Amino acid sequence: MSNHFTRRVIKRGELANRTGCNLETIRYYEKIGVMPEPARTEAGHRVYDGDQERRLRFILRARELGFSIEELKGLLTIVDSDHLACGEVYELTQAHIADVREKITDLRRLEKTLSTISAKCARGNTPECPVIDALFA
Amino acid sequence: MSNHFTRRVIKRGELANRTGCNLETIRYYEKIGVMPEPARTEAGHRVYDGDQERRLRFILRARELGFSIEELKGLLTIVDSDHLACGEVYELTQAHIADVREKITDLRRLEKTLSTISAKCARGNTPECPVIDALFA
DNA sequence: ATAGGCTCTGTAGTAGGTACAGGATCAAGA
DNA sequence: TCTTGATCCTGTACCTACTACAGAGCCTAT
Repeated sequence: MSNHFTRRVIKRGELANRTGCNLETIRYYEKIGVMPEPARTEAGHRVYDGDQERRLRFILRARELGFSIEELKGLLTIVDSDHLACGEVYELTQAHIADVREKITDLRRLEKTLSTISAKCARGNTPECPVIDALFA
Repeated sequence: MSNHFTRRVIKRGELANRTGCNLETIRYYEKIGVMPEPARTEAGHRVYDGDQERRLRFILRARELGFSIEELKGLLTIVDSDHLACGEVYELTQAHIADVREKITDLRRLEKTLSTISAKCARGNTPECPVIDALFA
């Protein structure tokens, strides 16, 4: 280990443990360019600092909130630029909210269809099945 | 073309057109075993009859309703057995409805979070951005 | 006969990861 | 100091559910 002035760094396994991210996913995020290439030890082991841990948490949170990788890249571009363009982030978020609302609408319609079909079921072992019939219709 | 007694058959392209299914997807469904291997012309071209068209429509509808391929296989097993076990189909459908409801709940929570965050936005080009901040939190 | 449309096959690509094989390296105990 | 087991490295294959393409063969109308 280098000297007293070295910042505290962690390796991939610890980063994974601390963030709850899968070990391999970290490498994947590096590959697709959302995580920067980290420093390496002499033996080639990746080392991460606090900034990189914060960035990974940001990524994980954005993914949790359903932002696609492409949308996430948009957010990261803004984050990485020195002046934060709040307007752009707002647009991106609104677009994402619209997506989510559309999905909810679709799923509600689906749920209704399934419930309607299912409600007709006699639940016996009769040869007629309204679910199957509905699927054949 | 064979004789007068040959049932009306269509080729892959027409089946795709009639059902709205992608051409390649038909071959894919054959590969994964949800569509049967069709008859072939002497030159090796696939030919489909009415039963097979109905089966494909069934598959497409089940997929539209959000059944996974695995769930679909379950449905098809029941369809293929001579006596339709209505109870089993009911169970499968209920489980699927539960899934859909869970997804809706998740998305609603997500939408709320995003809206709350987004509502704090001043929409200016200020350096502080509540969306970014929330993601970093 | 030939043009252009269809079909065939196998394979690669998509999103967003996850898993594994076969090595190298590190840290801690005997 | 040696050894053992955990961790790390790389590349690649796998997952779902398709979709797209290349290069070949076939089919039909003119």
